Amino acid sequence: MSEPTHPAADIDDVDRSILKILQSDGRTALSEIARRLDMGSATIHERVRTLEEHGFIREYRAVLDPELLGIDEVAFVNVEANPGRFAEVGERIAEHRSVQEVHELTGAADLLVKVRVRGREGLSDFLSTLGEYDGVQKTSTNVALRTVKEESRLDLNGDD
Amino acid sequence: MSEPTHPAADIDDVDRSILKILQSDGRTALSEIARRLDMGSATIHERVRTLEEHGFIREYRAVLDPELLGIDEVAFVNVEANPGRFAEVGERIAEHRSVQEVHELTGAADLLVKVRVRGREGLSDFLSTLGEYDGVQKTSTNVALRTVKEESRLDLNGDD
DNA sequence: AATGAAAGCTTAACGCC
DNA sequence: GGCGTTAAGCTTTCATT
Repeated sequence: MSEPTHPAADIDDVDRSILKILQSDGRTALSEIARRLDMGSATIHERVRTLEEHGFIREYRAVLDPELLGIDEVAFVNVEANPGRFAEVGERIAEHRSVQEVHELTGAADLLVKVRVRGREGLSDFLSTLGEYDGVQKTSTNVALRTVKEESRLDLNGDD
Repeated sequence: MSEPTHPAADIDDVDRSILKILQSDGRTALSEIARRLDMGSATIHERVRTLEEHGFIREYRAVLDPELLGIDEVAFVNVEANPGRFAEVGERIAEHRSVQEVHELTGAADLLVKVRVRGREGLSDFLSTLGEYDGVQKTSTNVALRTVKEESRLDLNGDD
């Protein structure tokens, strides 16, 4: 078995079509997908099961409106971590319930942390908590004035 | 403690329970939600319909694995825009299919752009495209070496 | 708002190709 | 791998409270 350049080679056009449909509407009925792709619904059922099993589909989720729920502030915090404690500090921060993203960046010895909180008060509470974490040396915060786009959809047309 | 003025006050505990369930598994059957909350499934159906209509639930999505699909690089690009053309430039950038997030930040006259691309080649292609956009003055890019957490789930326990 | 009941659809499991 | 069938389960509507 020869390894492909990238694992996406493991899936075919039908799989990609299924993924596109479910990425756009995660509640689409299997029977509806079958209709659109002109295949039997038992076939689609089996394809989707395999895509889930192999991890191409990680989960299904309702996407909620943060502003309507009062979780109205987005901020990006650059965290300078004690060198050598990068991974550990990042994982600790990731456990916090307001933290949506933690990335280890190239360049400076920095973590980039995205948080969503309730108001400026929520942000300042978060920053206090963060400052007390072991291994956190310095933080610098940028608040979003306006979020123009915020989307986790992937572009599946890259290798058409 | 008086009631805050945020719109979350429009929903009750049952709604919040429904949102939590659907945020964790967007394909949960309405009848299953009804069972868990010990209510009729017609009631849950109506509640969910209203939550959708009022915009608390924006959409349903399958969450795909970017690495398995070959979309393996994450980068954050700080874009310095021509002052006064902020909004316009941000919206233009947001249209690009590799762009997942665009935020207008406080402080410097900066946009923060999150992209997901196929390899370093995809990144350099993106940066070339970006550099040619009208109103983009300067960009500076940070590539993620490792993504520790990447999650769009909201913490709904904030006002319990 | 919430409910039970009923009609129509959907899923999931089967055996067959 | 793909398909049709079928039983069980789900969604959606509606009359009732």
